[in-house]
Amino acid sequence: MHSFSSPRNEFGFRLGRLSRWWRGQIDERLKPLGLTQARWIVLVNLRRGGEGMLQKDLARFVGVEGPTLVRVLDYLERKKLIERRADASDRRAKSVHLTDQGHESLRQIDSIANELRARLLDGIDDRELQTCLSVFERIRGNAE
Amino acid sequence: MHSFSSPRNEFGFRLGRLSRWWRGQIDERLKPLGLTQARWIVLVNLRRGGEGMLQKDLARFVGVEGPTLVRVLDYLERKKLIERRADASDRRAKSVHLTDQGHESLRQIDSIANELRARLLDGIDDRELQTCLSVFERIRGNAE
DNA sequence: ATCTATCTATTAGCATGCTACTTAATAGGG
DNA sequence: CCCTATTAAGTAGCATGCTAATAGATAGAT
Repeated sequence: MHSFSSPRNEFGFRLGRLSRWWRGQIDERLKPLGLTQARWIVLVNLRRGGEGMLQKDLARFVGVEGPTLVRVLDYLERKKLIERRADASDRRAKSVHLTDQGHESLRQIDSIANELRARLLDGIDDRELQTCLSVFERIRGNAE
Repeated sequence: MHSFSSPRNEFGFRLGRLSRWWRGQIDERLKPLGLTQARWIVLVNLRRGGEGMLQKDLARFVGVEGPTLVRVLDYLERKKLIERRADASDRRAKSVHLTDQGHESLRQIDSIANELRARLLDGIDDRELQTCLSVFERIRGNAE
C-alpha cells in the first residue's frame, strides 16, 4: 500500500543508495592519492576523449554541467595533473591536457579501479550486467 | 585498452550518471512543493517505519548517516511536515513524527512519484527489474 | 559593419552526501 | 557508587552535483 512495497517502487531508492555506496568504496581507495571518484572520472574521460579537449566537450563526455567540471579542474590543475591552455581559434575556450604526472597518476588509478571493479562485480555475469545497462539506457530514453 | 572499453568497466560510471539523472527528474517535479528526493525519501521512510521512530533508526532506514538526516529534518520541521519529540526513556534520543500537513504532503507526493515511476520504467518488465535489484544486492554483498 | 543571439568559462550560492568532533546521557564493570 | 566506554543528536567543514547570473568572445542577420 505504501511506497517501497514492491521491487518496482524500490528501484529509485536502491539505485541511489548503491550509487552512493559505490562512490564511497572508490573514494576510500583513492584517498591516499588525494583523489576521488569525481576527479578520477574526469581524468579517465580526458584520456578517453583525447588530449586537448575543450572544457565544454569534456563536460559533456563526463556527463556533468560546466560549473561542476570547473571546480574539479581547478583542483586537478593545482595538483599539476592537468593544465588548461588557451584555444588558438576561439578565445573563449580552453583546452585541457594531461601532464606527465597526470598520466602517471592514471596508471596507478587504473590498477586500483580494476581491482575494485573485479571484486565488486565478482559472480555477476556479463549477461546480467548487460541487462542492467540496457535497463539504464531505456529509463533515460523513456523521458523523451 | 582504456577504461570504459567494456560494459563491465562502464558499470560504475553509468550507475552514477543514471542516479543523478533520476534524482534530477524527481527534484524537478517536487520543486513546486519545496521538496526534493532526499526530503521525500525521509518522509516515505518515516511513514514506512512507523510514527515515532528514533532519529538513529530513521537514518538507518533511509540509508544515510546521522548528520545528513539532521539537516533534512531541520528543514522538514521548519516546514511543519514533521516534529521531533523528546524520548521519554532516553533523554539523548528524539522521536520523529509526521504532522497532519506531513501526511497531506505525502499524499500529493505519492501521486507525483507514482506517475513518474510508471513513466520512467515503462517497457521494462518485472523480470529485468528483478535482475537489476539482484545485481545491486550482490554487489554490496561482495564487499564482505 | 553593426546589432543581437548565443556560446565558453567562471563565480555565487544551494542541496545533499560524508567524516571528525562535541555534548549530554546512558550503560556496564569494578 | 563511580569511572569509563559507548551512544544519540548536533555542529563544522569538505566534496560534488545543480541552477542562475556574469564577462568576454563569436556568429549570424540585416
